Formats: sequence, structure tokens, C-alpha cells
Amino acid sequence: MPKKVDRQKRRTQIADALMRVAAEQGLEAVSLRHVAAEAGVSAGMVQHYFRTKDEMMTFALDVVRERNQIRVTDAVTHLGAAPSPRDLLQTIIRTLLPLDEVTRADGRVALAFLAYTAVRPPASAALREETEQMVGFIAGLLPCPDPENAAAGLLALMEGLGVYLLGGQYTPEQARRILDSHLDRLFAAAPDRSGETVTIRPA
Amino acid sequence: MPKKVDRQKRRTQIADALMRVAAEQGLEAVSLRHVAAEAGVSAGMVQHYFRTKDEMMTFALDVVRERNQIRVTDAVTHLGAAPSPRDLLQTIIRTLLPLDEVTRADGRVALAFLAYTAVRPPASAALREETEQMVGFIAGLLPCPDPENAAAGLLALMEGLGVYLLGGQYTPEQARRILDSHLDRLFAAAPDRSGETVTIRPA
DNA sequence: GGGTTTGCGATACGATCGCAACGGAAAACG
DNA sequence: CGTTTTCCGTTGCGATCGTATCGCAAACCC
Repeated sequence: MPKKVDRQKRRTQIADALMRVAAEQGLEAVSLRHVAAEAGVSAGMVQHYFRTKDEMMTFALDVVRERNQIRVTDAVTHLGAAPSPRDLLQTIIRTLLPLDEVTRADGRVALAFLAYTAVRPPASAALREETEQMVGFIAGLLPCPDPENAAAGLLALMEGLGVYLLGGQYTPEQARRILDSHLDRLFAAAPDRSGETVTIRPA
Repeated sequence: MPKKVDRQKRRTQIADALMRVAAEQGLEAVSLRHVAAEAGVSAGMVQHYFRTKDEMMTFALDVVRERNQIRVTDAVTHLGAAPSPRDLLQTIIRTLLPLDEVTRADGRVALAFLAYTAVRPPASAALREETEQMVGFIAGLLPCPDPENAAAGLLALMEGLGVYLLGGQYTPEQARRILDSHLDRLFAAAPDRSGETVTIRPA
């Protein structure tokens, strides 16, 4: 057969280049040739690994989601074995917010994809499922009444904070304060369960 | 001089066409010729009223913002002279959320522009100022402690709800419930001022 | 080692892009 | 009524787009 090439690895390298282009110049600057140049390869090679541009986009979108997933589980792991629900939530959400230059780049890509998929509904199925799962998980951590809606609201607040951070409308410190204030409210009105902790279990 | 043409009106007509294209096919489908075709005019005419594409985009962005502003003041006016702070907030935010097909179209445009300006920071100055003003206004309506952060959080929640609505991750009913639940929380823990009302005054 | 399969660079094609330039029609002004 | 100024449709240019296709080299199978 052919040369042994790690296909998945090459595809990821190309997706990385795509994300760099998208983060710096926006998604509309993403073209086969730009991505190829950014990746330091020929345009033909990009075409070899992605038969169509849309396939490349979809793959990159998956990579972004996967990276975020990893970031979260990493952060949670570093939190120790039995964090309080509030610390756990704060860590998760702070991890997902574009608070530094690195995560900002990712955030710009994610935002661009959001606008991209808003016109191509089928591409967002996985995203939808992920969100639903997240809502369920967070709801279980909240001591307040109506935890389902509170959890969904917390996620929405996170998303909005991300958007405003990228738009430069809120500073990172502001965003952190807003998040903390919101968590205060979520954990305030409830019966005191402040001693409780969460046991991390593998997904 | 020349034929008397209402320049501003023509520009708005073109911007309307732009928004229709952007809402249906995304911002990357917005080109001089597409917009011209959608508006039923020649490409040359579009060029006549906007020397560059970027000028057209910026103008359209302004129109979107202006429309939202009008929608809000309209809704608030229909609310009567002395609504409760909570009703006022609910109305404002529901007005800004993409809950029906019409506002969804606007929301898609706004989201596309958000991604657009994320890479062109200078274009978002007006947006930033508007948000700041809004935070101040909302903060004055909130009875809870830390009203500044709560207000900013409420706006972020709204933005996130909008994004999730456009992505089809939350349904309109869900979004309304989430918003109400959040408002419950904001107006719950406070000293009872439920009898108070807000006096609407002109901006 | 010949044949086959794959990796990948090169090139071409038709479409579309933003933009510039030209030209005529029409209206206001002298 | 002629001039001038604006309006705007047409056309063309160069660049770039996504995609199809070809060709060759390298590696694997037998």
C-alpha cells in the first residue's frame, strides 16, 4: 500500500492551521490556500485530506469542541478529589471563558463557527447534545430551587460573558466578578449545604 | 443639481437587502452583487451609495443597532406609564431575544456581525458604549446587592440565551422560563419593594 | 521486482469577488 | 436652453475562490 501516514494527525495539523487563520483574520479568510500556506503545505495536500472545504470546517469544529472538553477535565482534575460544588462550577466556567490570549483565540474561532452553523443547522447537532448534557450535570450541583433553569441560565451567562469578552465589552476581571456574583446568588438563598463536596467520577 | 434622491433612505433599503441576505445565507454570502440583486437594483447603484463594502457593512450594523433600540422603546412604551422594575426588565429582554422568526433573522445578522467585529476591534466602539449604558440603567432597577455585577450578568445571560436560541439549543419557551427563573432569583432575596414602580422618562 | 495503491504537488477551470472606470440620462441652475 | 452636476447601469480588470484532474514518486503486496 502507500506510505504510512498518520492520517488523523495530519488532519489535526491542518485544522490547527485553520484555527490560527480563523482566530487572526476571521472565518471568511479561511480558504484552502490560506490554510495550506499557514500549515506550510501545498494546497493539493489539504485537498487530499479533506475532499471538500465543508468537511475541513466540520472537522475543525470537532477539534475545537474536543479541546475544550479536555481543558475542562484537566482543570477539574487539578482541583482535587472532592471540591465543593461551587468551586467545581467556578473552575469549569472559568476554564471555558476566553480570559487569556490563548483561550481568546479559541473563543474567536468558536464564535465564528457559531455564526457559521447558525445558517447550517445540521452541523450543530453534537453541540446541542453536549449542552443538554452539561445542563443536566450542572443542575445536579445547584442547591437552589429550579435547578434545571438555573443551570441553563448559568450556561447562557457563560456564553454571553464569552461573547462580551471577545467583543472587548467586559474585561477579564469584570467577567470574573460577574461570574462570582452570579454564583453567590445561586448558592445564597439555599439551605446551607456548604460542607458538601462532589465526588469526581470518570465520564 | 441632480435628481433629488433621499440618500439616507436608499442606503437603508440597501442595508435591508444586506440583512436579508445575511439572515438567510450568512454574512459570507454578502457581496455587492448579491445585495444588489436582493434589493432589486444594479450593482453599480450599490457602489454609488457605498464606496466600499466595509462602509456598507458598518452602515448596516448601525441600522441593526438602531432597530433594536426602537423595538425596545416601543415595547416599553406599550407597557404603560409605571411598570414594576421586574416587568420592565422582562419586557426589555424579551424584546431583544430572538424568540420569533422576525427577530431570529435580526439575531442571525447580529451574531454574524459579532463574529465580524471580533476580528475588527475598532468597529465595536459604539456597541461597547451602548452596553455600558445599559448596565447602568439595569443596575438601577435591581433590588439585590451588587446590582452592577447582577446587571452585567443579566445582560450576559440575555446574550447567551440569544446565541443558544439561534443555535437551536434552547427553545423559545425554555428561554423564557430560564429568563423568568433568573429574574425570580434577582428579585427574590431582596427586601420587599414589590410595590415600587418605574417612571418612564424620555431618553 | 512488477503491479498496485496511496501521498501529494501542479495546474486548469469556471465562478465570483471588490473595485475602478466609462458613459449616458435626467434634473437642477444659470 | 445650455451647462453642470448628480444618478446609476454597464463593463472590465485582476485576484481569489472551491473543485476536478492529472502525473509522478514512494511504498507496500505478492
